[in-house]
Amino acid sequence: MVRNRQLLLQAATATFAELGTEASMGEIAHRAGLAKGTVFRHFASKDELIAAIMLQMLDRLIGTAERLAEEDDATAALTAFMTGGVEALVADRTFCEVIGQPSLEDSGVRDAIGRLCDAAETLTARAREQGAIRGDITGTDIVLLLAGIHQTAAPLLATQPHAWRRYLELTLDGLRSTDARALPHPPRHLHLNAHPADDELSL
Amino acid sequence: MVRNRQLLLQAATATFAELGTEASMGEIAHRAGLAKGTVFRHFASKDELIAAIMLQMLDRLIGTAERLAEEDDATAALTAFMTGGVEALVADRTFCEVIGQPSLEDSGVRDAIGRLCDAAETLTARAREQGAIRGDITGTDIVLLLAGIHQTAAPLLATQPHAWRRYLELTLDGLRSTDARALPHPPRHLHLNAHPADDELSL
Amino acid sequence: MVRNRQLLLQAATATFAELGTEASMGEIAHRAGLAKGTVFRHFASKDELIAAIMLQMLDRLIGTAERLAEEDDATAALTAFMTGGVEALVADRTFCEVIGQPSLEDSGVRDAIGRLCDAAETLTARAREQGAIRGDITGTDIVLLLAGIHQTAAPLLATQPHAWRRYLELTLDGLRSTDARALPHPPRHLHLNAHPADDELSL
Amino acid sequence: MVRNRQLLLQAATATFAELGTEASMGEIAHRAGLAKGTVFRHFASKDELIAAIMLQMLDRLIGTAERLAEEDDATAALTAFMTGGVEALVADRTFCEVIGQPSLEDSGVRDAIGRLCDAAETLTARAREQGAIRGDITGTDIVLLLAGIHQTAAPLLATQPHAWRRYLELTLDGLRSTDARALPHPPRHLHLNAHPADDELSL
DNA sequence: GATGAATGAGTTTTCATTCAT
DNA sequence: GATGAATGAAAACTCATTCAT
Repeated sequence: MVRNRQLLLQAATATFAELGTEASMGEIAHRAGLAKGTVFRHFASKDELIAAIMLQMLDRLIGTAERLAEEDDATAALTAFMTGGVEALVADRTFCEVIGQPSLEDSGVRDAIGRLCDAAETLTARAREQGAIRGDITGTDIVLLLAGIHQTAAPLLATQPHAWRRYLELTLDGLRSTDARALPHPPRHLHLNAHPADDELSL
Repeated sequence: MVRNRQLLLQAATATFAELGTEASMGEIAHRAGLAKGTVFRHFASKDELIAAIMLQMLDRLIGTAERLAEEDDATAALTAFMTGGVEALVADRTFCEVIGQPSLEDSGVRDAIGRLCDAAETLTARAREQGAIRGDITGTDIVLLLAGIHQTAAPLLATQPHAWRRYLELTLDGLRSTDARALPHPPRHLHLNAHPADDELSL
Repeated sequence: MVRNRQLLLQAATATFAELGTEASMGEIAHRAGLAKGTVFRHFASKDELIAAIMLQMLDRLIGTAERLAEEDDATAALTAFMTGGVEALVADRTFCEVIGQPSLEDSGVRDAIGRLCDAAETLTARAREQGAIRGDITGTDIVLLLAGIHQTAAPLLATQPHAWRRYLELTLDGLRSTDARALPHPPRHLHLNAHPADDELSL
Repeated sequence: MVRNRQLLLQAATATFAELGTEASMGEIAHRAGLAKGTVFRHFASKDELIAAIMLQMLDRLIGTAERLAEEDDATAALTAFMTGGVEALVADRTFCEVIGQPSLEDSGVRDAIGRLCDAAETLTARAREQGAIRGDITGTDIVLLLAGIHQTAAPLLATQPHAWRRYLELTLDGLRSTDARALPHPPRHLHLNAHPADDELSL
């Protein structure tokens, strides 16, 4: 049932956000008010459930990016995207936990990350062209920075829930350094945890 | 026996770096070429082993900071500290994983983090006074940024091992934005995972 | 499922009787023809399983006592209670092992022991009033003596399975010594393993 | 060294008395102020150490019995033996724990138990002949009763350390019931935990 | 003789996953 | 479709025992 799928996604999001991905399927089932077997009817494995949650979050971010691409003020749009993005991550630690792991083998998630980078690139390109941010920043950079800003503030969040704003500001100042030296190592397409060495690595 | 302790710390560092802290004690023992029981002879629990690894890394960073505090060029010293710091984290993902978790109850680790922030503050103060970086950056900011920069680059590291340099540069540009608006939410002393609300949170 | 619970209780009773409470949960699962996990589905911990077994035995004894309280012949009733009680213990050494241990922290078991003493007191009071036994014997004495008689005969049981009858007779003779000197140290309410010294101890 | 053997026996006695035979060899070594290896130099296995402790206790009881056999007053001697015996058990729960277990395969201990029964029989015979106790009580009965009395009082000992005296008195009253019916099932020689059925079992 | 580091089998317990109802 | 009982692999941790120093 569609209803149950929603219940499970909500419960799983909340549970993983609170306890990390070590949270048990039983706990999620319990919070959803369903039986364990039902979880597996909807998601064949824990990994698949995690992937679904990730997709949900990614789709939300993609939607935000696409909506903001319609805005007139490119700079404001990019800032709004990053603000909303970090805020979303702060509320859900699953994303960061999962993204660093070598086991991210779900192609749906990988595709969504690609689409998110593309959407972010659209936003970024406009700001870049307006000279609002430096010329060597890509959409992929922006996406990666979301997780980085969150991580920077993470240790403070228990006592200072808004600390992420500080590091977002600092990052934005970096992005606005239009007369700084060009940044090294432009990010290739985001092959998350792909098997290395498909293309050259620039030193 | 000292030898075995070293073997274990190395094996644990490598294993946690590769598999995260969910890696089993058995795997670590295996990689160290020792029996399971031997791990527990050296470290009474998994938490204690993790704390020992963290301490090792923290002590190394503290040492680096203290050594660099002797250097003449404050700006170069701070840059070197951050470069070395991120590089160290890249080689060991345990740090970031542990630092965000609500279970960090080892007082030795907490103390070491405090000392690291202090040492970083010494470095930072000099650069700040020389006007090399903006006036509202603290040592705690610098320490937090190390983990953030690492996290930003983490998804790329498999294919672009030096990607972190890009985000370090970007961050340094942000730190150098001396005429930017003051940053909000200055970090209080880093009470990692402390019970919240001992002091006011600035919005 | 109720079936499996019964199988487990039986298997556990038999296993503990044979090997003592050091017997492993694995062994019990094996004897019940079930998997290890199933034991823990029914009893969340080993202690809980032990408590369940104890309760089972205690409830049986309480039931016997209450049934016998209806009998006309108070002396015969008390004798029958003690005979049945010792016989039950002989078939299950768990009781004696557990009752002496400082880890008996299950309040359900403690309550049941209290109820057993009360039920035994009802039986005892009638025999006492009829002059069939000495006046200074309480229900608690009777309950304690069950375990004592069992222990006395225990070393013989392998070769002389009925040896306990001998010591039951001897004990009954002691109870019938109506003109003997009063016994010292009447047992207070049976606060098993309670923290000492809530009330005075008579020397 | 003889010294160390003594230290170990003392430490083991105290440790087992306090924690039961589940106490670890490491704990015993620690309390003796020695290293674990040294325990195994003196006692090839944990079972052997337990046997040594049992022997120590048994020898002490045998010694007491033999000394009391010299006394003029047979009744007082028997009473003194039982009092001392129960008192010794109260201070050392190892004895009771071990004696009920099917693993008592140490022939030294079995022999000592035989000798203890013999010594107790000497004491008992005199009291029996003087008519101080009933005619159908043997030395083996007396030995078995020591453990039984202790067990009876065991649950009370934490709050009423002298409760055993009550049940010793009660038992003595039983023993003095010279005009009671003869007891059934006279104990054969005490083949502790022997494989059953070497000789007939009387009903 | 004494030491204590190393071993590895064994214990309790958890949890993703399966499947009969 | 939903349930939750059963499964069994795997984890952290313990401890009797061995043996090089």
